[in-house]
Amino acid sequence: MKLQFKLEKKDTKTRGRIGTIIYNGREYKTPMFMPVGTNATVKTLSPEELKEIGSGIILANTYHLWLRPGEDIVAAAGGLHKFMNYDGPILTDSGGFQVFSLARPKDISEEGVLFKNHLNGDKLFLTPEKSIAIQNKLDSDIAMSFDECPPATADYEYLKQSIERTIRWAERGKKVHNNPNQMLFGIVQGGPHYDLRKFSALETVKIGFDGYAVGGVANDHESKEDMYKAFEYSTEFLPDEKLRYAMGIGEPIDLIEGVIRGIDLFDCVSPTRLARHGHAHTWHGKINVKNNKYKDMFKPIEEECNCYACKHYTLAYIRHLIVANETFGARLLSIHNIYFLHQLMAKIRENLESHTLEEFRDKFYQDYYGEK
RNA sequence: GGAGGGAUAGCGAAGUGGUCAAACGCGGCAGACUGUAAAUCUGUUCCUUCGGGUUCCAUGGUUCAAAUCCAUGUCCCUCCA
Repeated sequence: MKLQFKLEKKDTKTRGRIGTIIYNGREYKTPMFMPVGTNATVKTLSPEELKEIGSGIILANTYHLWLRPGEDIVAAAGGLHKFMNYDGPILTDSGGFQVFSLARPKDISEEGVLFKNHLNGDKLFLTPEKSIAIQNKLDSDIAMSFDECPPATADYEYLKQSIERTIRWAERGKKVHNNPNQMLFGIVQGGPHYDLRKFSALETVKIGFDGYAVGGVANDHESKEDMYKAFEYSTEFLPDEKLRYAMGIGEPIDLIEGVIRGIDLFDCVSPTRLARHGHAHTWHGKINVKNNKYKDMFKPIEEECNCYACKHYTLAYIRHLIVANETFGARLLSIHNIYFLHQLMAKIRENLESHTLEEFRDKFYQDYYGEK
């Protein structure tokens, strides 16, 4: 079944929106945070745990699943949902981010991108057609156009050419897309430049997609200001009734600022990666659980948190697990961090309802980044 | 009783005359992480008032100069009786 999106309400004070995603007989509210499960698993967590902490859409990655186990294996298993036993919605990234993280500029041509397989060094060539064909077979619910995700250091001229090529790639991808149960999203690029974002958005909308993403944000040394401009300049030209997705965004303050600028969906590896590296989000900032000062802290990460980790385990115990390199520690912190972001999104939606999102943003900022 | 080998920073372990406050690994302490080549990476880890001070089992010696050479002692390991 194809995922449905209904825009419910627009905030009167910001560009924030509340919507509903209907999928497989269940409803999910937007704005929403989507955990990342590159290799068809959100690292350390089971689908049951994800559902319990309130996850809706989760991500998987075209490039990684193409290399291993291969899209034909996933298709033979009955598609991604059956393969990984997740009956919630799944979005596949196209491999566009790997153009940024794995390929060099000279490996990118009009036809596609030359990759060196990070597993064994083989040469691989990924094209828009190939990326979409793989995603069709993976049978995710939302496929992403194959784009170039340029670094924040890219200059105006490079960005301009890159955007034009990404638009041609989007067209090529749409032409071969043939999974009727799968949405296809276009991606807006253009760095922090108003005219480039506008051009990219208008041209991408002209092609016509089921939803639109803001890409090329949160790379290398991009400033927050530039990131927020990218949101603002992109959503200005996107149709109200379609989902808007800010790719790779997951720092709490950025989620709020994104919603204020009209974003509905966010994904990020940060809650799970921070967890594996021993960090936990709290309403009073991010803490490094490994710090010696927590060794005898026999209380939850946060008293008021209702996640499984906080309900059953102490900070001292979780610190011990992380320091001892035990996987259960990474799992408990992943549960906590994703739960935290889902709770944050819930608060964002409440404040959209009451038109107090900017006040909430200021309060959150103070609490999270405050004095210490 | 005899013959060898060894003692280096919290631990393991390089170094056998100057470039040694002493490689490297672990452990400790701290930091980074935003569409996952990431359970990873970086910094730091004798003392210091940042000028310097005190180190390589102990003591004494050789030398302009010693973790490194010599003597004695202490402790540890292996083999032979």
